[in-house]
Amino acid sequence: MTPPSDTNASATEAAPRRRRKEARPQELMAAALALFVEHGFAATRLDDVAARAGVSKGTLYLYFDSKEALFEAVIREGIVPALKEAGARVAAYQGSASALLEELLKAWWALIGEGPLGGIPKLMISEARNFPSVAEYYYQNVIVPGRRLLALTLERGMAAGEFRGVDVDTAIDVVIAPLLMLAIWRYSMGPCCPSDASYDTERYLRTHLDIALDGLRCRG
Amino acid sequence: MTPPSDTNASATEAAPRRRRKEARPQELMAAALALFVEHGFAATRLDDVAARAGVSKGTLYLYFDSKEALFEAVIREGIVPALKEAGARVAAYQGSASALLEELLKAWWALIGEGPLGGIPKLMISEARNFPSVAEYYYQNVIVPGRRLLALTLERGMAAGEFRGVDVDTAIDVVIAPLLMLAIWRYSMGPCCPSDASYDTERYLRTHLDIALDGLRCRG
Amino acid sequence: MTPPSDTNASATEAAPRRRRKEARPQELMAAALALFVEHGFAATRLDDVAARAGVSKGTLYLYFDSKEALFEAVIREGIVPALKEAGARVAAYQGSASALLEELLKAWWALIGEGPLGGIPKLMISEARNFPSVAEYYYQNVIVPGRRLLALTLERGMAAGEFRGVDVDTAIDVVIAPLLMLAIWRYSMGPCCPSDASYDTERYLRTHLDIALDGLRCRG
Amino acid sequence: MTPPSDTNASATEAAPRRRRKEARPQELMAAALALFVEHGFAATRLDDVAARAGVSKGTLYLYFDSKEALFEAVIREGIVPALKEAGARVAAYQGSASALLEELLKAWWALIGEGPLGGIPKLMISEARNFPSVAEYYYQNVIVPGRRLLALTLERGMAAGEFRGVDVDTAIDVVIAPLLMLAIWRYSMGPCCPSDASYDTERYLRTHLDIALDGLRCRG
DNA sequence: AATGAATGAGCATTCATTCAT
DNA sequence: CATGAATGAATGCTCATTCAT
Repeated sequence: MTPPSDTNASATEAAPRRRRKEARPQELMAAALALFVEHGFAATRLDDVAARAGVSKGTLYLYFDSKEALFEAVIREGIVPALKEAGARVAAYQGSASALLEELLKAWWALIGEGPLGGIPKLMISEARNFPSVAEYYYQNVIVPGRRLLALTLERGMAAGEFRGVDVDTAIDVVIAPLLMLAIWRYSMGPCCPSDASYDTERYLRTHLDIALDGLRCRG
Repeated sequence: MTPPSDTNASATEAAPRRRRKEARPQELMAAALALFVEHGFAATRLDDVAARAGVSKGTLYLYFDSKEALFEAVIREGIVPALKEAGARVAAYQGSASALLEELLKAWWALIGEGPLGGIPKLMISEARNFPSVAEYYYQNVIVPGRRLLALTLERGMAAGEFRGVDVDTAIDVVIAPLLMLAIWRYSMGPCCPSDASYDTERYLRTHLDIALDGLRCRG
Repeated sequence: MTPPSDTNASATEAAPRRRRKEARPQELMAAALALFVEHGFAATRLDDVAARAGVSKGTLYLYFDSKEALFEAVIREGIVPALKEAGARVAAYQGSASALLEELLKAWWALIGEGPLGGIPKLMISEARNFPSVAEYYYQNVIVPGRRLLALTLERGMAAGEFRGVDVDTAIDVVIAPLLMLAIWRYSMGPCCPSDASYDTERYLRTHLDIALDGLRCRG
Repeated sequence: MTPPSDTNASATEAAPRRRRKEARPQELMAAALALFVEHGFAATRLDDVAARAGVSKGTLYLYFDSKEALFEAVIREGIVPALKEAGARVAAYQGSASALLEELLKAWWALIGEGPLGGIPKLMISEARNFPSVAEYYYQNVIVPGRRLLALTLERGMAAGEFRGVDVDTAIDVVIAPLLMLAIWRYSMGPCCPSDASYDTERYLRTHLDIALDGLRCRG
């Protein structure tokens, strides 16, 4: 599991016996994320988290003070880094607002929707009331910035006469809610239902954008 | 809550027991729904459910075999009755597909979104993986019929040249996802976030329909 | 459930509505005995006792103060009456000690071993430590008198030169233990084991007496 | 209970945890046996079992899946090992059948009757109906083999003309029932009754054998 | 007298957390 | 660092007992 010979890397880490101790917290958080998303916070056993990360239960407490601290770390470390990347794009972007919007939603899907982070919205929705402070953090650091990106894009389009004038907050929902629901579905009902195995995300995204952009387009 | 006029009222009023047994199951399910939605299934104590329904913990077991049975009852009894009503409307409706769609979404919001049943989508999303059989039931008896209503409406509109031809399943998501997210929000992040107290559901619905219907409209 | 019209019976019992209230305690004790013997005191539910007696659980408390009081009644009322009968026989008996002994054991088996009272030894053995006062009562009023009957018989036989001189207490065990074990077996292991369906109690009793009396006989 | 000579004893001695985990299951089963025998299965609290074994209630579940599993272990682990030993003796024995029978009964008493295992017959009798599968196991693995040993002995004696011909199954009961009752008594009525403190097991055994062997002896 | 809905103390079981090794 | 045995508070569930009807 460890890359065998990082030729000169051994200078920095002298002890070859302790295996990737550096990576432990990440492995634990990944395991916790998967199980929290699948079963919810309360129904997830730390035994299972530790087992999934390949360590013993006691080890978990070397890195996290409590189950709740682990939950907070999962949320904080999980999503914020992913968001920074997207921010840069909007500022630098040169094309039409429509194209940028499409770009943003596709990026969101690629970065979040499809990967393991896609479970975070479901998790946050499920547990917000049990962890108000985490919810507030998530709101301020994920939802608000995320919506701001979309708001800027929409406003740019309106200013350019590309989009017609509508309530921006609602419009944001119209474009993002279907994607959110899709991500949530993947981690909730999806695995329990007779899968329309034929599901084609690519096509779904295109159709959704088709309708939404058409609904926003400014005519005449 | 006590029968209004106990002619001579007996002063003491100390009759805390032996009340409307008929209503018990409903009271218990209402209490359970509220707490399951707020905290999730695993994190909800039956003590609290019983207390909220104004009975003792043991009483709960006179009506439900187990915590899980209570959960199932909450889902089954909660949503199916509400769905039947909506079904009749579509068949009987005479106006344009747009108007029917608007009618349906407003009815959904009035019947489900706003009332206590509005928490069920959040609950079902949170617990689906822990109760696959209930999830399947919910899918077959709520989601499938609900989507069918919308599908019929959209197809009627397309046949009449009112809507343009798009993938129906995706279009359903586009119109329903924002409302679902709104309902979910009310029972998850909503209470934890600095409320834009100014929130106007009426206006939200209108704007959403405006964009979505415009995006579906058939032009020339 | 009430016999409709016992035409002339109403003379003796004025209230036709209250059904055999006289017999209630006995019915309840019989039901309790059967279930206590089968499952033990702690594992027996009063619901089941009441159901078996055909009344509601509350009714039980009209006749017995508590589960423990019911247990005491089951023991006290159950066995003592049966013992009085046997006492008379020995005093009146005229034949040989061997014949009397045989008579006693057969009477014991007929009165106790075979009928529903046969479970009492098993029950008393199982619960003695949990109900020391009942155990003491049972010892003084059942075991001591019972053994005294056997002791008198054996001593009569020794005095007459019919039996050889042995320790009377031990000899009592030798003659009674196999019968006791047989009764106990019927209410414990018996129903769980591949039954030697061919079991012939009659023959068992004869063989046992054959060996025991032969072992006690005085020779030369 | 603590190992006698901890050479330097470390003064503080404050190590109540992390002790011989190897011995735990045995300690727990011994504690459970004692309490199950005393109070019965249902009336025994796992708290008390754990306390008697010097551990907390949770620890019990590290070694046994449930209260019922503990019960099964108590029966299975308790008696079978003790039975193997006795089996060897009969095969190897060289003397008369009478002497072997005496030897067997004395061995039974020494191995089982007197020690803590002596409570198992009472326990099994009390709980057989509640645990039919355990009862069947006990029957097949304890009672059947045990009786077979006695049957072989009796048949050997008959073949040698030492015993007269009687029904073997009944004869087995005649010789074993008094001992069984004695063992049962020790764990049931015994502690509740005014003890004939003078009780002499040695003498009891001798008298019993005296009568029983005399009853089986073949004359002329 | 009889009922059965309601109660609440009691117990089996689970699991986050600790700590000696 | 890492372990996993041990803990004990928490919680689902049961059932003897009560009491309004």
